Amino acid sequence: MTATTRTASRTQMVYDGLRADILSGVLRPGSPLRLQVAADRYQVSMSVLREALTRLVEHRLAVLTPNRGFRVVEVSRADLLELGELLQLLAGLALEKSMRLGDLRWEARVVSAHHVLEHTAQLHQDGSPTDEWVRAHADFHNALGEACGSPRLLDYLRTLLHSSELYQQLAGTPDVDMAEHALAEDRELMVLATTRKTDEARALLDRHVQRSVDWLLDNLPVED
Amino acid sequence: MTATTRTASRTQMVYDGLRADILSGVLRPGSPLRLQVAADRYQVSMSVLREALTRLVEHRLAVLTPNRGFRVVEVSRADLLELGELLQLLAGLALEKSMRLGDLRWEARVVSAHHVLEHTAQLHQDGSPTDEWVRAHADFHNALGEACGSPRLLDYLRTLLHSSELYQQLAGTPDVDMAEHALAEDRELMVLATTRKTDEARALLDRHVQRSVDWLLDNLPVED
DNA sequence: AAAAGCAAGAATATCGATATTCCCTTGCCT
DNA sequence: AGGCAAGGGAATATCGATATTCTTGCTTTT
Repeated sequence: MTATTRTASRTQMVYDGLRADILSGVLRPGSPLRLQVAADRYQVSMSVLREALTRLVEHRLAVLTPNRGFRVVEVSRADLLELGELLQLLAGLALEKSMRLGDLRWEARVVSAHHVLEHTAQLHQDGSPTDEWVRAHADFHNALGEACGSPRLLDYLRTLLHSSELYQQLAGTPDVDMAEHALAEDRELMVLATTRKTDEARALLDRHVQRSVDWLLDNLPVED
Repeated sequence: MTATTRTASRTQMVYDGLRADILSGVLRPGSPLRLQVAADRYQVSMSVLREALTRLVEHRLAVLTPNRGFRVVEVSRADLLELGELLQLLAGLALEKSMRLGDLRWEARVVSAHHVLEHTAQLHQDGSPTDEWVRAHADFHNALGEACGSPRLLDYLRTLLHSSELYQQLAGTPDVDMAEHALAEDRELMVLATTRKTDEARALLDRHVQRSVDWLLDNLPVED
């Protein structure tokens, strides 16, 4: 008899833990994920560990090479560009549908997520962004699309946003201008969404994503 | 010592087998996937079976309810509508990028896939579509986007096309008008793509998808 | 000296068994 | 008679061990 979980499966907990470790930089891109080591670290057997890793692979946060094991996914400028393109297209679609279909509860969810975002400390004392802020930022953008009524779209958007968290983590400290401008855009986005100004909101979201990608491209510490 | 595979992992083979069985209708939507039964059927242990099933869940061909096991995914009109919307948007994007970036090898790939499609028997003697034709049709549409240079987009398109295979399988026998019209559109699509008529090709692809979805909606044997 | 072959070690992939959870039946209480 | 609770059976979830594969460095051969 062991102290067993009553709420979430072990696989789910390990998946969450691994994803958090990748997105926070504890596990660096490209580094191998040794099964025995990870199994000890997370106190689970290799079966559940492999199941969690398999899900990470499908979400493009890890890579599996047959008979050579799992590694944390690599990043690249090309992938970042693709990520931005898909985010513009799909986050825009989700936002538009949400503005058409969303009710008052959705508006409240958006306002709530934005409130958290605005009142979460953005930077550590050393200037790097806090995990909490990155998470709150992703959650706000998630909320914008949550009333779109399209489960597939929402699922895929979530994986895209997770990938974007990885790039933000790697790019490090944003300069003050960039940070303040992004915050102002987020606020305007919240206002436009809840007042159903569809075209303006989509246009602003496009610019918002474009600006983020451009900044990340300039600050990514990778060559290719 | 057992006769071991030298080419693909067991998980990959089981995944391919399960997907084929779902898409060909051997495993019906909503039916439970008993682990022990499936493990015996595919001659593998539960670990590799669970890993294959986990991938199927991520690709939306199966569903996992904690402590209640895996089931084949359910279909619905709402999901089909969403599928069509995403296919129009993303297959259109992939096609456009391929027409911009594709070289002669891509054109050859498209022509080749279309040749196979055109010369594969479309219907069984009982009037139902053959698995080979459904597969060839999906492969042709896959080829159209293959030069887009966007791995994420291509991966996701593949999962969307797999889901569409499931709906086609369930809808059963197309009438002769529908079948011939679709074939004519596929041929025109091939011509427009290889002659780089971008706008016409996208417009036609949109209509092609829309027509398919409309027909599937009329012929799906589901209520909701 | 260079290249091919071999062997030892390490890591992954797979397996079969055990522990846990859930469902359904049976019996008891009101 | 109806409802609730405990128990048996079946299915899932998890584990630890075994088999397989890959890497690496050494030996052997030309």
